[in-house]
Amino acid sequence: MRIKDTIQEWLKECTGLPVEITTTRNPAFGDYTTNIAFSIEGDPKENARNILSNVRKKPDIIEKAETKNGFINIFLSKSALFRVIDTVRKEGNLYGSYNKGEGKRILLEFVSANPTGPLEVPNGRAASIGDCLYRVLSFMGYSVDKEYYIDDCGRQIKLLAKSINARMIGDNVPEGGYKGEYISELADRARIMKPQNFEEFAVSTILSLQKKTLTDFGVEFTNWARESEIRKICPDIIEKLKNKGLIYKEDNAVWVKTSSFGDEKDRVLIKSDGEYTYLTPDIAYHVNKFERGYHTLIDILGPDHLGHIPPLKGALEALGYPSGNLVVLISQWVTILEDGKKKRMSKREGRFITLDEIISTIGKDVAKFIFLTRKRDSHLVFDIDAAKRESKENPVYYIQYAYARMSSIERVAKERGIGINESKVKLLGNKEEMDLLRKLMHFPEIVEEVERTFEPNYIATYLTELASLFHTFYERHRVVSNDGDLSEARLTLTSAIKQVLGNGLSLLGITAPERM
RNA sequence: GCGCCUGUAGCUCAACUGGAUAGAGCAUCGGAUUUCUAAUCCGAGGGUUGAGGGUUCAACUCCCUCCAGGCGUACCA
Repeated sequence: MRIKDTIQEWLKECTGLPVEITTTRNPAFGDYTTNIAFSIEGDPKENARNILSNVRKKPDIIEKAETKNGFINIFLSKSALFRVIDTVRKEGNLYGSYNKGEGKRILLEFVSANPTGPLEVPNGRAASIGDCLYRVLSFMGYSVDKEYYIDDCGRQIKLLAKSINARMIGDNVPEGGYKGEYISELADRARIMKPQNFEEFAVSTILSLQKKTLTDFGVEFTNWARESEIRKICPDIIEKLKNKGLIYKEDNAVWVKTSSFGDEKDRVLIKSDGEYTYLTPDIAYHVNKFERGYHTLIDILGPDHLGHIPPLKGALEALGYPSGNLVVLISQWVTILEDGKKKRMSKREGRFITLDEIISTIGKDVAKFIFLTRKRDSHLVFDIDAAKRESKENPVYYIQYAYARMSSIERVAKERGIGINESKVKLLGNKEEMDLLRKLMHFPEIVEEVERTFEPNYIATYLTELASLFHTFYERHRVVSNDGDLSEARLTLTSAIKQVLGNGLSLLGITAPERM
């Protein structure tokens, strides 16, 4: 049982109340705190004092419990904090994990960029978040797959094929067509390969470029779904809706009554020209996901897809699928700042910054960290110049440097014959050491926070704080010193910090270097 | 018009599902290196949390109004 749970149980027993404790921001307020005294009638300060005076024998992990301004603050004993090292060392790469998911199957769909050009910076944001959530959810005991949906049918694919063809034979680019540099490269390639089917050629070529970019970015997908395949089950979906009496014809189009399922109005499934709307294969795709046995579907989408959610959820509800198990996360736009100016992006005009450029100029770790320190909802400003300029003092290097420093300490310790010895841990006790132990103890709660909120930035913030505590400790105290016992104690602490820092970086999908 | 998102230090962002004195990095200024990596540490300045009301013992956080920006509001994808 976790320390937090133990304390909660104890307080519940003492008070008979559903006490929730939280970690504190200020160490002066202890390790954990509860505001239970505020929720009882009467003066909170008096309530808190009453609760404490009735308290029965404390578990030995608690040093003291005191009241301040009505809060009840719990201070852990040193021995309880020392135990964290043991836990971290025992659990190793699994420290922070917990089988909360119990194997429940989750399908994470993200990036899913149209195969009409190279991946861009916002795709990198989605890729970072999606991959991180994959790692966290897997860590938390879910069985997760990562899927990329390839829209290989739409009008934009025809336009793409025409654009390449025009470039190849030296014609003008068609109205609204694609003009980027990559189009001429594709045209060059087409000249050599002489493809029968231009659309298929364009899609598969661009897709392989996108896959390479993702591999370079360190993000691998387990599944690739194609709209052309999904379209085959569309008639079946419409048939099912028809059997439920939810389909009608109007103005030569086929409509579905999503308005009966939370949507603001009904939607068209088949246009009057006989083509499907975007919605139809989208419904089919999500039905297909549920039919493949996934309990929860998570889609990471851009804000331009917001309008799709109510119709999709409505239709899924209508078909009897648990639309509540479809979680849509919006990954906000990225504004590119270059030379201090906002860059206007247009894929068709060929004005954009590719993820490849970002990877080669500032590196994947820096880019991922920038994406993962922000909340999904924030409209992030990606300052290319700052990212390059700051690359020496970038926050991600701050964390990686801490890791490299610890690796260096381990190397020196090894040379001098100093090893890890958990029995010496009780020699620790200064402020910096105790702060580090507290921080290590909180890691599992942070991971759980990400699992609950799907917001990776908690881990990024946590790692910065942990690295900061370590750097301070490093400046003030020597790990490897003349005092052999103390050296062993501090080395043991260092190895635990390194483990947690490594676990955190791994969850973010960022490298943990032994040397820098 | 309506709906969703955003607005926090000069800049980029945090703030653990309402908590105690709103924190980091960059930038500016001042310090620290015979010792395990200075990609580090210590310190200073910098805030009416877009504005105004409300709820609460307690509001960056919840509610209302307004302002600014983004996205959506299609028989486009």
